[in-house]
Amino acid sequence: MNTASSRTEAEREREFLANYDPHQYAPVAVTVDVAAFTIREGTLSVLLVQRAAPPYANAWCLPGGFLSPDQSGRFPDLASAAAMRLAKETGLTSEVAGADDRLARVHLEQLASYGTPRRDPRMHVISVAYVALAPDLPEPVAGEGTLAARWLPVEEAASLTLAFDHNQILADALERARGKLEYTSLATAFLPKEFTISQLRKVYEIVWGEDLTPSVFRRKVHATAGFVLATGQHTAHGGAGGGPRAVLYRAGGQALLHPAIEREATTVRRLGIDEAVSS
Amino acid sequence: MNTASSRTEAEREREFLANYDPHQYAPVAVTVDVAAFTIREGTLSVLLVQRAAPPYANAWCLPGGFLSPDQSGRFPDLASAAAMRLAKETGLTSEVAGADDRLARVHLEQLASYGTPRRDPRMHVISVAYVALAPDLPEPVAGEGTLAARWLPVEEAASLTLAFDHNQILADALERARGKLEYTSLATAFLPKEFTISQLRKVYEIVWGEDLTPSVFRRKVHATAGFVLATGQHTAHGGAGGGPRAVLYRAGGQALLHPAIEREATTVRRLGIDEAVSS
DNA sequence: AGAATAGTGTCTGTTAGACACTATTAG
DNA sequence: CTAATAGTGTCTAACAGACACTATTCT
Repeated sequence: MNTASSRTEAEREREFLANYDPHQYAPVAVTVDVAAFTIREGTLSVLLVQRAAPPYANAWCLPGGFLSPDQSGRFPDLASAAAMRLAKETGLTSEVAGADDRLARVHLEQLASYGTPRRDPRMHVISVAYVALAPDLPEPVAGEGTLAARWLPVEEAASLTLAFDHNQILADALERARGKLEYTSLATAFLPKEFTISQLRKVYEIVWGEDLTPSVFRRKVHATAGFVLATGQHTAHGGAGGGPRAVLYRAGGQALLHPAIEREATTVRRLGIDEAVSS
Repeated sequence: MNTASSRTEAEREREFLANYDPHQYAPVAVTVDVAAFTIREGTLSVLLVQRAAPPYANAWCLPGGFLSPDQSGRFPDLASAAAMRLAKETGLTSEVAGADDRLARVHLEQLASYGTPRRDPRMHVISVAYVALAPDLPEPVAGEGTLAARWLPVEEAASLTLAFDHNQILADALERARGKLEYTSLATAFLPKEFTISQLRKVYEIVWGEDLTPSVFRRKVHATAGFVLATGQHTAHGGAGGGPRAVLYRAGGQALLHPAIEREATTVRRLGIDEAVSS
């Protein structure tokens, strides 16, 4: 297109960048916060940390922190920053691979960004929030700058007054997680590498808080190619109160569910009658 | 919880904030970019602007800019910043209300944030991207700092090399817009206040690039209560090549579609056969 | 008149949910 | 043995897509 003037353009670009001063504008900060969910003792739980320093000292909040460069001045990308925050609080670093692959199997996805003015009293802060779905992770260890770190049942966490606007972020993250189970195969992210259909069903029941018909659920799962892959193996024992040994499956990669497995909250009436607008 | 020490805590928080220096950290910038879609001349089009200054001088990109405070030092929230960018480039300011309500009816939603290192050569920049769906808007006027502003058919826009990572943002925004038509009533955002079912169907056909069976589509729309509201009025003329006058409808508020109106790209096979994993 | 469009009705194969039923294993 | 669980099969009402059909209006 503009190849004719490309040389001078390139020069101009170089000159511009050499003279650019990033400090000339009003300061804005970016934080990355993570709403990490796991299933512990039959309950959907979220990872919270207790703040040691102001602002909101002593208050609980989602793990997170300022996006900042490493020693060599390089910034991580947003997803890496979120993964680092999570690893720090759970005490599971991805460097210790092999020893525990649970952190490697964590599903991490961006939720949304929050930038309401005065959501942070220090300065204008944009928070990029992530949602993490994880198999049963160990009890977290409080990292530097935090008094404590805990898995809390989501209802309990939502009833607390969290720092900043983290109640809002938590609510949005919960809705995202619940909704995603409907149309993706992400429920497997809550389970160990091998699992049974019953365990998979329990994930849905716990996350949604409603019971599903076992046989219907089983058919729906098998109706989506690539949701689960049979290993050919069986569990060592039958169900808790008896029953045959169940077939073990593995997660079959990311799959979109068609049709979706719907929760009741989503199953809305379809009356099909337009309300007339009186002119 | 910590009411016992709340006074001293409050004092500590005040003291901390008084001494806080926002400039002590490495600078990060936040931009807000908008992928605004509209339907012009039977084609899904996106609003692009041509950059006047480095970096990427002369290149086309999505309208957007740095998140910065106004004269009184106050930052807008992210959605307002996006709306301002859009208003500036379309020449339609929301202050001129009454004269034209089309801008007021624009649907604006957050898409995602982009923070890949070196996506901006000036410094580390996090871009919060928004998607806008708008009824047929006027030809844009180039704002300050831009050489030109145009509506471009999305295929044409996607074939250009846009500045920064805006090709990626555009692709994500397109997929968001196409997907959202499936399970929400947002298609009405592309239409004037009153419209016919055929016009609504054309929106789907244009955005998805596939034909829909008129009678099936009509039933699906009416099957979702609250999608459209009959006004009782009819169009002044029949269809282009003849036909009765169509009933006029208005958008019936935000509705979730159940069942969804699916495009072919989403209709996947459901074979229901697990591939066995060989040990 | 002819063609295109708006809108309704009908037919048929598919599917969802419910539930019966068998087989297997824990206690 | 009894109860609980894994997994399969069957029945039925509802629904999706296809398409026939009528009515209306433009050219």
